[in-house]
Amino acid sequence: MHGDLRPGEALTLRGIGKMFDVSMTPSREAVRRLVADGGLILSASGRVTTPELSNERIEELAAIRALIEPELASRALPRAHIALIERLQTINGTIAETVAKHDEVGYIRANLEFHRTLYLRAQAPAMLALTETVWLQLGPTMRALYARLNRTEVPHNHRLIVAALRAGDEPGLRLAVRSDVTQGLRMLTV
Amino acid sequence: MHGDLRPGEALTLRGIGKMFDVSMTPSREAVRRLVADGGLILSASGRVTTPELSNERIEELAAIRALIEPELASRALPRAHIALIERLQTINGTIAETVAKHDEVGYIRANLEFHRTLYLRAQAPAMLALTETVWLQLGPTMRALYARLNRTEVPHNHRLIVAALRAGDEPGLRLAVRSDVTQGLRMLTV
DNA sequence: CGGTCGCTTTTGTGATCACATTCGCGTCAT
DNA sequence: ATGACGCGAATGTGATCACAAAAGCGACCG
Repeated sequence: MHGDLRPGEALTLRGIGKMFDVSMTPSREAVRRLVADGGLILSASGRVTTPELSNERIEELAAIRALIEPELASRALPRAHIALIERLQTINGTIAETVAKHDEVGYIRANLEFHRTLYLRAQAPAMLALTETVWLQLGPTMRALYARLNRTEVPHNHRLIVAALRAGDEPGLRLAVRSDVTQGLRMLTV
Repeated sequence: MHGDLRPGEALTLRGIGKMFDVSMTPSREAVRRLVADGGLILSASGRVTTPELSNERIEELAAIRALIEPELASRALPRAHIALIERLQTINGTIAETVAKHDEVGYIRANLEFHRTLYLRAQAPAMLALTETVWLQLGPTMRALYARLNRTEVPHNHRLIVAALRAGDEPGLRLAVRSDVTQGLRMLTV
């Protein structure tokens, strides 16, 4: 989910087991779970790799994000008190640091934490879980995107989101979230 | 997904293995996959049961369906030629038979097949997959619903959906799908 | 009669093994 | 130089086992 793995990277059960000092059995269960959620691809021969998404698939996943995440933000809005907004700003600060350090994985992690922090307030665990499976599918691809993007600052839309939360501006919030979600991924489909 | 299991029904790895004449290993993998998708619940002690959904959870899952399925229908609309519409009507006929026979599991199966047949035309596999995980979570609960409902005919909304497809009426289609999805589940939250 | 304690059975976990398949790579022939 | 062939290493699969935890159940006590 955080882009630790590149698209198309291969994994082996024994290799994962060694990584975490366990046998093949727990590795298999973890892999099967990730495969079920689309976070890993199981080839016909049983080999496991991270997904290499086609442009159509990326657009589709972006469309799903654009559908669900504004809804989550909208549900979180009435419950977003000042402490939450300040926390979001702190995360934006962390994002700025990762940008300065060219830390791609850290950037993705902080970016998703920004969204998750907001959506947790929506009190919609199933919706959030679905969204996270989409993030999971996009993880390796996002890394490829942000590596080639070379940001210089915190995404503008994150500031718009915070501003809309402060103002209690529901349509503005939906729009800002939708833009934030769509924009980065649009750049990927080359 | 089809309501073969009641809400809260317990399963054991060895039991599943015997059912399909395999050892515990494949049972575990299948269970882990279903747990990952929310189709089964893993208790703290590792025991596995079907989910007993709270009213809030049911409403949330209904909201997700109401969000995604109209979108799928809308995307399928331009590609819905006459053969597809006739197939949908055939499925409605099957639904009528299951209603007459008070075959609850058959009803759920045919109902979902109606939706899946339409959505397959949307050319949006990720969106369809997400929707099916929602169906999976609702499976056992749906059975409880339709058992208590005692339908007498094919849902009105299914006919509205077919009519909207024929007319190329996109707003009408979205509305009919949304109603079909919401209506049944609203009845569950008592 | 009801509740609590303790034992037996059931169950999930993680490790290991044998086996079939597949992959990777070097060799050889054209 | 290029392609196909073949062999050895690596990999996934399913079964089985030992173990610890939990659940079910009965007996015993108040």
